[in-house]
Amino acid sequence: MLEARLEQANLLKKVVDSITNLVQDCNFDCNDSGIALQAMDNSHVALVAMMLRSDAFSPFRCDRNIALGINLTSLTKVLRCAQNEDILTLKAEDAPDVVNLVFESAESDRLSEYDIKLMDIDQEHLGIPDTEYAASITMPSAEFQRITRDLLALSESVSIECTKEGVKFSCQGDIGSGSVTLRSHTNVDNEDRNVSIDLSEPVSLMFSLKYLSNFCKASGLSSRVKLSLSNEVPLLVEYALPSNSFLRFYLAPKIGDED
Amino acid sequence: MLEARLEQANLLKKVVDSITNLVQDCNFDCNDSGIALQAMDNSHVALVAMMLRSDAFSPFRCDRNIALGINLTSLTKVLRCAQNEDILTLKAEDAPDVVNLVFESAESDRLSEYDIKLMDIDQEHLGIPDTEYAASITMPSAEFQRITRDLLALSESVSIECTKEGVKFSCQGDIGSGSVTLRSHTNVDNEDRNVSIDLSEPVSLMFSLKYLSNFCKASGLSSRVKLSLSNEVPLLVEYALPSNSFLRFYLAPKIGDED
DNA sequence: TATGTACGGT
DNA sequence: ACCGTACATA
Repeated sequence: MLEARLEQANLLKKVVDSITNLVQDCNFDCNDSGIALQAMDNSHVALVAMMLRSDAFSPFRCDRNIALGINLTSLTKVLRCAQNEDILTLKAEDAPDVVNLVFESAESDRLSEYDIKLMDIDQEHLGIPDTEYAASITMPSAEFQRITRDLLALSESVSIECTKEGVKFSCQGDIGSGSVTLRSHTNVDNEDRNVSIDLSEPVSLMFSLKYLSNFCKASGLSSRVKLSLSNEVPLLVEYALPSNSFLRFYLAPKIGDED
Repeated sequence: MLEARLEQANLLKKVVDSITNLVQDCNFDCNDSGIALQAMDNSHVALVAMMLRSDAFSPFRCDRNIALGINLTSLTKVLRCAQNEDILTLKAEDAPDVVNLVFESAESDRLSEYDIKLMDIDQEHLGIPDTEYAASITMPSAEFQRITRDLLALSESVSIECTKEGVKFSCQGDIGSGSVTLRSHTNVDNEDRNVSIDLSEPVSLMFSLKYLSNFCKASGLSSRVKLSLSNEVPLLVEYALPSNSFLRFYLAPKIGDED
């Protein structure tokens, strides 16, 4: 059986809000190391991979591998029933029909409980190779969100060009063109505002802004985001979560880039 | 060529936000004295006239007269890409296809650049006579905004009656009627709250509240607004901007007033 | 359902 | 002045 207690119901809420636009139904794969999720979006252009390690829960118990096939719209509806500081406990049997969610108020004066029916989902489990990327950029997640939002006003695609000195996001559209250039810099006072670039080789790739701005709905999960790029390889957009957990998005580049 | 640097990108943002409900496309007429704009709304009831004098920019350079025909929705999209304290530089060639907007962060660690395609706009340039008005009222812009918003809940039209002693805004509607009367008064402590009236002859005119409340979107540009009226002549609503610049709205009175 | 705009609160 | 929420629209 599974029993996993999460002090911040909000964490799961934000994760699900961040991916519900990309994925309708998916398996939450539970085992003794934690709860993992991996799913491609409908058009098979993007992939979401989440890992909530057992350390993120207290306590965490999972005797066997269990795949919980959940409709994310249903899960969203139930998670909306949690209040802001509620503590969430996920429970399931070993061969479950339902997953059980219990919300406790911090003061334990209120307890809500929901069951969501499970579904069988064909797992198309992709091994994601542990790529060495040519460039990785770590920057404020709010800034990345702002850039994708701004450029989306002009175009559907953005070109990301990265050199040792900086990164340039640019696009062309019907009403005109735009670009935002960030220089790699370190701010001693406020590390959260740093833009740091780790690069072995310059890269230039083009991506769908619609997807990127969908990924950015995860900005509330972490003040920082890491973009990892190599030419002709999917972009990795990663939000670090507490206890070495993470939410990662992969997005295939647009071919015929630089048009 | 034109090159005009505005410390407060926000100023242009607010101006454009204030008029975008009235005008879709219009020319920004640039010459060595500054940047001017004049446009009628679609139904030819209202007229907007803006003047940003060269002194409002630093530096300002404009060698020749250039008319920049801009779609205000596009301009709004691009201006939304400015962050709050960004410095804006407008650039254009002498016979331009595009206008170039550059946003610099105060710390210069971010530079965004946008091009907006220009359009040819038939200029219906009205000479606006420099009328001597029978009455002019200067009052807090927030107060005028509040009055138009309140009365709009009751009616589509407002009657403005002004005497030496005060000004009365009144309306009748289906659910009832309402009026707000302001007495001319001087507040030594807080000049911004003064209501001052300069009158040679009493006036009584009726105007569309919809338009007035649209004009009031400019309230953020100035704490004060000046209303100038003469019988049977368009109302002038004026917001003073820094460096002797201004944003003015003209609105024809409703005929058959006092109904 | 998602996006863009408007408003009110902090 | 900024952010977040709420409403309305597409």
